Amino acid sequence: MPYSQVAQIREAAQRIASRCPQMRVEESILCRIAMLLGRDLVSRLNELIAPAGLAELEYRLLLILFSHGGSASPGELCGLLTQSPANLTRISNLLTARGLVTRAPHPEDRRRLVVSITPAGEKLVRDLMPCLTAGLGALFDDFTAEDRQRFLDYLLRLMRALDEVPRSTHAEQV
Amino acid sequence: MPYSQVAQIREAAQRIASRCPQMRVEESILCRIAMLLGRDLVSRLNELIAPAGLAELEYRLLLILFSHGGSASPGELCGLLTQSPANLTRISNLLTARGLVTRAPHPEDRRRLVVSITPAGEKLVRDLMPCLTAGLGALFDDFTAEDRQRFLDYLLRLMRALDEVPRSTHAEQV
DNA sequence: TTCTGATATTTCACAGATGAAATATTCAGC
DNA sequence: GCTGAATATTTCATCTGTGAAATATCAGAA
Repeated sequence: MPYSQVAQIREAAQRIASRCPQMRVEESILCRIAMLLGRDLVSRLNELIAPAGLAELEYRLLLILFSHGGSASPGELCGLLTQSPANLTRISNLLTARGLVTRAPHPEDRRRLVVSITPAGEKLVRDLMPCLTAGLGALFDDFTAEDRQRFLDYLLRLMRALDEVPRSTHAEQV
Repeated sequence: MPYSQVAQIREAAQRIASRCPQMRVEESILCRIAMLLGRDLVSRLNELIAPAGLAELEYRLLLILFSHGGSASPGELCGLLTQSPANLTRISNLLTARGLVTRAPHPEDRRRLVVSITPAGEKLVRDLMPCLTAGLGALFDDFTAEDRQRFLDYLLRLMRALDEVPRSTHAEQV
């Protein structure tokens, strides 16, 4: 019932704005709904892969290996998944225990490891693909090619803004 | 550095698609970036309120009370914050300990409580408002009114789709 | 070579969040 | 009124995620 939250968000924003006139109502609503949508999309992904016994990060780790020549070091995976090294250790332990990835020492740098997807892991990724295409891709069924392009443009503008704005905020504090 | 992830997402999607032709590349990219944006927006919110010693849910609980006549029961707050009752107990403990909210028995139903924002809590919400307006509202500075309207429309379409699609997926499994 | 500093991974202690059991209260039907 | 089902909140066990310390290795300067 994600959509049912939208009315509440709008109403709350209006009530807050009536007491804090400086608030930017439309932007606040957009921001809050974008947060909510992100959370709900991740939840949907989790629901779709739960039958396979995977959680989001476990699946994405497999997917990265799958799209990455089959292996990567934990450090690289930290960057690609934006997760802490500690959490990456935990996740690869889980996947290793299930036989979906293996860990081996890096041939040239003994500090590092090489995490590799196994045939079973690759099969799992391939098996889940139709389910995800159906379950997530279908959300965009009423988007035209132009809609997709515009929506992507908005998302990217906000991502860039997130890169830019913090500096200006910091600058004010100096 | 949120935006730097975008190139990786695009490349990974292309490589996956080359091995799984049924994949819907554009939709996958949109979906992944929308998840990422949601996460990054929440992170930004957390950074902005961290100086006040608050985390996202603590702030949003205060904001809901602020926009809601000053008080609500834990059960209502669970719904509005989409959080478990257990977590709501934890959060109100924290806020109560800091004197930002109070908890009192409900006058008519002794199972319930009434969580109320204190003057200190209200002051904190008001004090944070300019900072949030600047830090989050500014992300939309290059959006025209028409952009905001279109973007909202896309977000709402996806929220509605999240309500619709799961039923169809379930239906297939039956 | 050897020392120093940087890098990679794991371990540990702890914060954040959840589901399920426990507790207390209300409400409906008899 | 009583009994049993439903509701509201807290407690408890557990899972997920993080920062910081510990460990091991590498790379460069003297």
